[in-house]
Amino acid sequence: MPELPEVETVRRGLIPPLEGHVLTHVEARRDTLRFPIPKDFGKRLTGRKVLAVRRRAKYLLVDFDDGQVMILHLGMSGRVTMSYGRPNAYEKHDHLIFESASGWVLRFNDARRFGLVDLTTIADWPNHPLIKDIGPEPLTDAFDGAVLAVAIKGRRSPIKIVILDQTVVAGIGNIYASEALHKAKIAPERPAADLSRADCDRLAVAIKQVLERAIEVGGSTLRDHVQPNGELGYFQHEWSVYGRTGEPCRICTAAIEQIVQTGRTTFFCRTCQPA
DNA sequence: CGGCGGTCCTGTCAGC
DNA sequence: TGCTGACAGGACCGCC
Repeated sequence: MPELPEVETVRRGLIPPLEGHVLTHVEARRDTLRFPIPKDFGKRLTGRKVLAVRRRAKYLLVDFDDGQVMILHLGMSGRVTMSYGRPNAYEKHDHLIFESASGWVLRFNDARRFGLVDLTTIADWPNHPLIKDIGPEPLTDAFDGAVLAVAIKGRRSPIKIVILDQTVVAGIGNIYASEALHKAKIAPERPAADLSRADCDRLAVAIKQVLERAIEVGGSTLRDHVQPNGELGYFQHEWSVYGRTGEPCRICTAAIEQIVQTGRTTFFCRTCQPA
């Protein structure tokens, strides 16, 4: 579920209950997610005040008043749920609990446990092994067609696979890779290095537009919870190709097709995205 | 270095 | 209804 827009939506939802508030109780209910949860996780964060909730690629970063930074990745199935006051009961797969002096209780729930949490510091987080090699943030001026052209130089893999590479551009996942390529009218199988400079410009713009629109729609669903049930918000109703095999392209009415690339499904319109 | 396949884990859904 | 297998929004790791 969580690609950049979903993580950004969660980030925005976490600001009111967390920023400027002390965590009165923090608890890890198991030892391991994708990696071991840091020792004394709860003890190290209980009593700390949250200074900011930030995002880098698909990672959430929570800054604390003692210089600690919590890194949280939602993996495939991770979600954050909020309740005002303690819930009657924890749900299955509620792994991390954060009680805030604001009155809100946050729970990180992740059935598949591909998510991860780690603790680092304000000085060290950019060099964290999971973060240091990540490419430019797509919604900033650090990313454009020129930057993309350099990043994909010499890459013979299909462009769909290459934009999923987090060192090329941060935050693209399987849904938005297909969506951006359709918007840019580029076939997913084309070797990345064969893209023209004009292709790169169109693709960079399409990536920005698709992600921005998804954030806009996802963000509008927030109120007293962070994405109910971890659902995608309303952007799924606007998907152009993802999950629409056999349905008519919204641009040309041709049937949407699907292929498998490196084990993952890709959706496209052969008319709009000629090989 | 680039590219590919295997792998972590559980839930859901289609098909029999 | 119950079982089985395929598949799912991520990304690291080892191997070629």
